Amino acid sequence: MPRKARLNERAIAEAALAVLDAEGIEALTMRHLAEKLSTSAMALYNHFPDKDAVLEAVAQLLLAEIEAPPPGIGWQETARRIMRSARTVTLRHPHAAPLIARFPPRTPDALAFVEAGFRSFRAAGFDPHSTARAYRALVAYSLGTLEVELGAYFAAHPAAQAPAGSLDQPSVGRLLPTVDEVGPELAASDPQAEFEFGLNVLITGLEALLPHR
Amino acid sequence: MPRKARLNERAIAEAALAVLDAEGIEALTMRHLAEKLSTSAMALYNHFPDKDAVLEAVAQLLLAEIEAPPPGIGWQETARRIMRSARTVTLRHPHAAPLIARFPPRTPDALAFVEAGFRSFRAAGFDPHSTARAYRALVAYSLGTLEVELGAYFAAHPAAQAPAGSLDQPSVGRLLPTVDEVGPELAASDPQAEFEFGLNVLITGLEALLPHR
DNA sequence: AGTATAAACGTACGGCGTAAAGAATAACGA
DNA sequence: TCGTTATTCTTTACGCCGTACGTTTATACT
Repeated sequence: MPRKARLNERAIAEAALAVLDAEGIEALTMRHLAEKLSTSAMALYNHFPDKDAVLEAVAQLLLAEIEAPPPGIGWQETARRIMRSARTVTLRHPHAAPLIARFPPRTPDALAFVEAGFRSFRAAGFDPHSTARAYRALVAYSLGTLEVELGAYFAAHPAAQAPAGSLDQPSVGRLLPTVDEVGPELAASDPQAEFEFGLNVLITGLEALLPHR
Repeated sequence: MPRKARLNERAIAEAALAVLDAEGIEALTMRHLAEKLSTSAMALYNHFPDKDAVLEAVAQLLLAEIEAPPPGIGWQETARRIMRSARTVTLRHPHAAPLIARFPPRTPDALAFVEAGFRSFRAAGFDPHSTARAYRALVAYSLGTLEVELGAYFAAHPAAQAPAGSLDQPSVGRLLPTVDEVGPELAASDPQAEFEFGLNVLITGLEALLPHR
C-alpha cells in the first residue's frame, strides 16, 4: 500500500545532526533541513509530528554513540568509562550536545550504556534505589560540567561593571576583591582534568553507599 | 538632554521575570513583554540591544536573589548554603532557571554570593586555583541537578520501545532487564535529598584538596 | 488495470525578532 | 523664554520561523 519512502526517521535525524555539527542549532530549521535532504519542509512531517520530535531523534542518535563498557571491570571503572564516553560524544557534537540534557535515552541503542551501567552497579552490591541514586548524581555532574563548558560560562569573566552611572573602575576591585583574585583561574583550568577530578570525588563518595564488608 | 525614561532596564527585567513565572518561556516575546509594560515592542530596544540582553538581565536578577552566607561559618557550610539558596531560587522560578546556566553572574549584586563563597574558601586555606576548582565542581553539580530536575528528565521513563515494527513487548524486558528494574527508582526519589547527598559527597571530596595539618 | 493509501508538495497563516524612519518629549544653552 | 538637541517612543515593514491544510504523485495489492 505505501509508497516506498524516500525519507525515513533515521536519515532525517542524521541529516539534522549533520546540519547541527556544520552550522549550529540556529541553522536547523525545517526548511533548511529539508533542503539538505532535497525535499520540502512539509515532507518531514510525514515522519515526525513536529520539530521537537526531530530534535529528540537526534538526541537518541547521540546517546547511542555513548559506548557501553564491557562487564567485569568493576563499577567504578564502568562509571568512569561511561561518563568519559558521554563527554567525548558531546564534545564531538557541541551544537547538538544540549539535546542530550533535554531528552533521556529511550531507544534500545540509546539505552545500551544505561543498561551496562545499571548492571555493573547491581552486580557490585548496589540495590536498585542506590543504583538510581548513583546514576542520578553522576548524570547531574556530567551534564552540569558540559553545560558550563559549552556555554563558555566562565570565559573572560570580566568582573562586575559599575552599577549604572560612570563610577570609577577601581571600585569594583574594592567591592569584590576575591572575585577579582579567583575569577581568572576559572577560565584558565584544563576542562578534562577538572571533569576527572569531580568524577573521582563522586565515585569515592558513592563507595560509602555500599554495604561495607 | 534625555527625556525622562518611562522604562528602565530594571523594570523591564522584572516584568520579563513576571511573564516567565506566570506564562513560561515561550510566552516571553518582545511584543507580549511590551504589552505588559503598556508600551510597544520596539520601545524595549532603547534599553536593551536585543532579546538576549533582556534574558541576561533576568538572569542577573535571579543570581542576585541567591543569598550570600555570613562569614565565620566554615567553607563547608558556606558552600552548602550557597548551593541550597541557588536551588531554592531556581525552583521558585522554574521557567527562568535555565537562564542561570546560560549567563554567569556579572553585576555586583549577582556576584555577592560568589564573593562570599570565594572569600570563605580562601580563608579556609584553599589557594585561588583550588578555589576555582571547587567552585566549578559545585556549580556543575548544581546546574546539572537543576537541569535534570526541571526537565522531568527521569519522569516516567517508559522503557524502550520496539525498534520499529510490531515486535512483542516482552522483548524489551528481555533486552534491558536492569533498566526495567532500576528505571522506576529514578522518578521516585526525593529530589531535595538527592541534591543534598551529592552535595555532601562533593564537599567531602573537596576536603582532600586542603593541605592537611 | 484499477484503486486504495501513504508520501511528498505547494500554499498560506500567524507570529517571531528587529531594521528603519518619523513623531514626541524633556533638558539645556542662549 | 525659546529654540536646539539628545533621547525615547511609535509605526510600519521585512524576512524568517513552525506548521495547518488541501492537493498531487507514486507505489502495492486486488
